[in-house]
Parts: sequence; C-alpha cells; structure tokens
Amino acid sequence: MSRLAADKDLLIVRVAELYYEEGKTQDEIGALLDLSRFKVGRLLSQARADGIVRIEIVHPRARRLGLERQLRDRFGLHEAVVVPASNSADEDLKRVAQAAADQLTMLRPVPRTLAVSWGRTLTAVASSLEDGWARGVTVVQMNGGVSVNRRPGGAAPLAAAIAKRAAGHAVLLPSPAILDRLETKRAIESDRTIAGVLDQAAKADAYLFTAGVCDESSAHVENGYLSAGDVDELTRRGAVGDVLGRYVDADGNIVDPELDSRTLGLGLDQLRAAKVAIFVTAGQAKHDIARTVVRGGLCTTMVTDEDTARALLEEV
Amino acid sequence: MSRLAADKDLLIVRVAELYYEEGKTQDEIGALLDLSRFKVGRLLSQARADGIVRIEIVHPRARRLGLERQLRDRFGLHEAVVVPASNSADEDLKRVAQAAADQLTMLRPVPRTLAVSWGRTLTAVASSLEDGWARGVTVVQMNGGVSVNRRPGGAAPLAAAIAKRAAGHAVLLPSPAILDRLETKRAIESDRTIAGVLDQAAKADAYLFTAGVCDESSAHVENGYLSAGDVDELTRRGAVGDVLGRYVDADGNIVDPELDSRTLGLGLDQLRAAKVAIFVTAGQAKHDIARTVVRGGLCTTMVTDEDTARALLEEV
DNA sequence: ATCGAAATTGCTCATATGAGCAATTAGCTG
DNA sequence: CAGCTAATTGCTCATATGAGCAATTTCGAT
Repeated sequence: MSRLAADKDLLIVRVAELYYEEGKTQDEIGALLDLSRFKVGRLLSQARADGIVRIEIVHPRARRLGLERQLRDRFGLHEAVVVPASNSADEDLKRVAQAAADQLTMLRPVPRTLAVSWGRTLTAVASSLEDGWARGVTVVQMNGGVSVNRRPGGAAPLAAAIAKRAAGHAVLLPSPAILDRLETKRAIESDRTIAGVLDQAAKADAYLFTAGVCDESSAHVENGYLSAGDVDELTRRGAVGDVLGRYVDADGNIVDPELDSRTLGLGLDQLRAAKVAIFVTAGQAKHDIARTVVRGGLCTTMVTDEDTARALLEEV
Repeated sequence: MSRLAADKDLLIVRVAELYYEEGKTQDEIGALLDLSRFKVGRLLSQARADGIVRIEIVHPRARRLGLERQLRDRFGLHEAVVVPASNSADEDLKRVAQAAADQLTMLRPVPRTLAVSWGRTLTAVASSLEDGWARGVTVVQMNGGVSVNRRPGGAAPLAAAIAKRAAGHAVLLPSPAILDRLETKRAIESDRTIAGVLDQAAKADAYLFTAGVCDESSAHVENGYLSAGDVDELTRRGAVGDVLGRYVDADGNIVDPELDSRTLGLGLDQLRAAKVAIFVTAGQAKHDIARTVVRGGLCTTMVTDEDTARALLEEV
C-alpha cells in the first residue's frame, strides 16, 4: 500500500488533483505515490464515478444530454432537450426559450403549418427566434386568447411574431379563451371563419405549446378569463394546471367538464395524435403539469430546464 | 466547414457534450460532425482553456494546487495549502482547520517543540487534529492570553488540547495578552517562570499561529483586553490586524508602539526568523492582515481558503 | 486454520490522444 | 490583384490510457 493511504477518498482526491490540476500522466502519478499506473487509472475512474471529479459544461447553449436520454427512455418521447440550471428563474426561462427556438429552427421537414398556444413561455420563444428561422411557415393560433388586458404573452402578437420571423403569415383565432355561456361558445365555434381556423390548426404539421399553472399567476387570471376564486376551486378539484386552456388533474383528466365545454380551441386528443408536438416548459411551478403532459403522451418533444428534468425523473 | 457551424462556441459546446457527457471518442465525434479528429481535439482543448468545460475536484479534503503554486511563487513561501471554497464561512474554517491539522501531522521532521498562538481559528485546528498526530511534542504558548471571559479560543485550553493529542505536554504562559502598565508587563516578563516559557517559545522548532482582525469581533475585545474604542483608534492609525497581539499596518509596521510595549509574548522578528512558521487563516475579514503576513515574510507556510488565496493573488 | 468466493491487481495489446511540423488557407496591406 | 504574414489544418509518430483477462489477494464462513 502507498505511503499516503490513510484514507481511500483522500488518496483519490490527491490523485485527481495531480492528474486534472497538475496535468501529470498516470505513470508519473504512480511513480510519485508508489502505485501502478493501472491503479491510478482505476482511482481516476472512481473519482469521476463518485462525483469527486466533476466535469461540467458551462455555457448558456449547453445541454444535459444524459438527462435528455433518460427523459426519452422514461416517457417515450421522440426528443427531449434539457438546458443546464442557471442562477435565476429568468435565466432558466431564457435558456429554455433559446433551446426551443433552436429546435424549431432545426426541425425537419420544415412544417408548412405550425399551430401555437400562448403565454409568457412562448413569448420568450418567439423572442429567441431569429429572422429567417424558416421560410413561409403559416402560424395558426390553436386556442382562444384575445388579450383582454394589455400584457405581454397575448396570443395574436405571439403568433404574428413567430410568423414574421419565418417570412410567413399568421392565422389568428379571434375568440376569447373561455366564454361565459356554452351557447356563445357554440355560436362562435360554428362561425365559418372560426371553424376554418380551428380546422387549419387541427391539420397542422407541428404544434408548439406550453402549459399553464393553476394559481393566481395563471395567464387566465391575468387576462380576466378566471378569477382567483375560480382557480382555487379548480385546485380543489385536483387540477395541476392547464394545457390549451384545458384544466386537468395529475392523471390528465378534465376536472371541470362544464368549464371545459366553454373553452374554445383544440382538444388534448389532437395533441396526442400529433406527429410533432413540442412542449416548452420552465420553472418549478409547472413541475406537476409538466409531469402530466409527458405521462399523458401529449407531446413528442419536450424542451425544459435541468431542475424540471430531474424532478420528473426523480419519481419512482 | 461543418454543417453545424453557425457559431463557433456552439460547436465547441456540442463537441464537449459528445465527448464528456456521451463518452464518444474524438474520431467518432469527427465523423458525426464532419470534422477531423485533430480539429475535435483542438476544440476540446479550447473548451477547457475557455472555461466552457470545467473540471472541478469536489471534496472537503480537496486542495487547489494551482493557487498553491502561485502563492509560493508570488510570496516566496516554502509551502502553501489552499482548500476549495464552500458554501459558508463556517465550512471554510473547518476545511482550513482540517488542512492545517493535516500539515502538522505530516510535518517532517516532527517538531519536538511547537509554539502556538491562540484564537478561534487555532481552536478549530486543535479540534481537527487526531489523537496521535505526533508523539511527545511540547506545545508552548508564545503570547499572553489567559482567558478573562469564558469563551472558546482560550490560549491555555488550546495549547493543552494540541499537546494532549500528541501525547505531549503543554507549557503555558500564565499572563494576560496586554498589561495595563508597562511596569507590570516588565515585572511579569522578568519573572523566572515567565522568562523561561518565553525562552522556550523563542527556541521552538516550529510555530503555529493565526492573525486577528482589527474590529469589534477581535478576540482581544471579546476577552476584555481592548475596548471597541481602542480598536477604532488602532484602525484610525492604519492597523489591518494583529499577529501575536502586535497590531500592524499594511506594511507590517507597529501602529502603536506604546500599546505594543505593554503586549506580552514573542515579537514578529522571531516569526520572521523561524524555520517553520505555519500561518492559518480563513475568511474575508482577515484578507488584509493575511496579505501583510505573507508580504512581510512572517510565515514559511500558509494554510488558507480559496477566496483568501485569490484575493492575495489578485493584487498587482 | 482452511477453503471458496469475491475483490483487486498487474499485464498485454489495442485504441485514443497530443506534440511538433509542414502544408494550406485566410486576412490584410499596398 | 498580388504578396506576405498569421492562423489553421491534417499528419506522423510517440505517448497515454483503457478493456479484458489471468493471477493474486482479501474476506467471510465453517
């Protein structure tokens, strides 16, 4: 045994320091510490395996490929994109948005029609897209959301921005997200213009969407479609969030069918059936709804941050 | 140029991900990205050089060998020990203390007589020493410090603890750190017992000491030797801290000769002359006095934390 | 104390990588 | 556009490292 061997971990630390910080070869380290180079090599492997040596890729555009593979395997996703955790929620969102923009830009074949939902997350994606990310894409709004309040994240400006940067055009859904009365929703839905847009959305080549949280910070509350009391009631019924305005519980079941019937836009079955459905999410508030989306097969591609990926993978 | 080359850094990130996270060879990566393996190798070197790939040794007993070498080179130290930054000041102190304990334990030849100062930092070192760290070491107190208040960090218990763990014995200096009157200090200093201890300390084989800050948290204030007003005055005179109770400015000059004359214990010249003088320090509050110590040649070995090392090396 | 199984070690040979060099390419200046 | 310099690239050859295997050592049970 070597002279230094008071403690195995301490030996591993010393070996790792000589190799990674001093740049010495395994042979040189062996000579210094009275060990064979094979033993030194094994100690280094162990240092990496035990996390004593940590090799990290530090860059805003970096990905976490290991987590991506685990997400694909665990949830049967066609593709997963995970970006490294940063020091703030805002930076996490920016990185996720940039990664989603990258995914859209690299999508092959290029979609001729792209259906989009709306919210702050997708607004960030739109901001990250470069001009010319594609050419001639028709961007169709797939759920209601005329902006009642003047806040960022409105559906119409978002779809328009994405379309503009692809030298395409936007097809808007001029309807509120949720109607007060079922009759009104049915009337709007039957209008030839609205029906045409929904039909176009249903036939889109690809879908880009995010999910909403079920609390006061919800875009629906911000935009006046729901009150704080409404979302409290939805939470009581087990809702973990919404997809395309459809409030669902952890198992993906609609928690309030009556409310759902008054909600205008594509249904979740249409996402399930899609060949390309890109789900973009960031932040801990959306962990629950994110889990529901990937478990429920509502997306083919997920773009998210490291903490969300770890949270989804943690569960037995 | 490769198909992916929209951005050089992005290429570097992708290459680094495939190599370090996917475990692919440089040949394999070259084939995937339409690059030569030599180009891949260069990109990886650049990734490490630019900090995009960060290789870190994460362990409480880890050292920062690069910083150690720089400290030795810059300040002419015989030895420097730097431990990685942790998440808290307490943990930093524990790591520095453990490293100092390691240094003492590995010191060759084993000192027959070890002179020690006192304070919270050395108390932590004493706590980190293992029983049997050496055999038969005489631990001599080298500056006054009978505990007036009952607080951890007292000189006598500290020397005793270090001695006990070395199956040795302690030689205490039964005197206050600072006397009220010069006559009293001279009388105590002349006492044969006290003179004998000081003489033994002066002839010690090795010295272990820390430095004190010049503010209200000073051990001298805590122990009642100085008032808060006293240290304010010392600060006004340019003091950055104390070594063995000797308050000095950034250049190592005694700021209050009168106070100094009433201070009992070895002088700084004796540290300067020592063959082995181990200086232990942690925390930002001591950066200034730490700089004075290493610049002034008051130690041969420095044991400190990463942030202190970087601060000392930062200055032109 | 013995025996068997598991763990560890040192080795051979193949693979992976880097240093230094010559050739090529890119960029700048006149 | 030409010429020169700097930067970059691909290569050879040597070095560094890892996989798989046989031998050795360690450990636990009887």
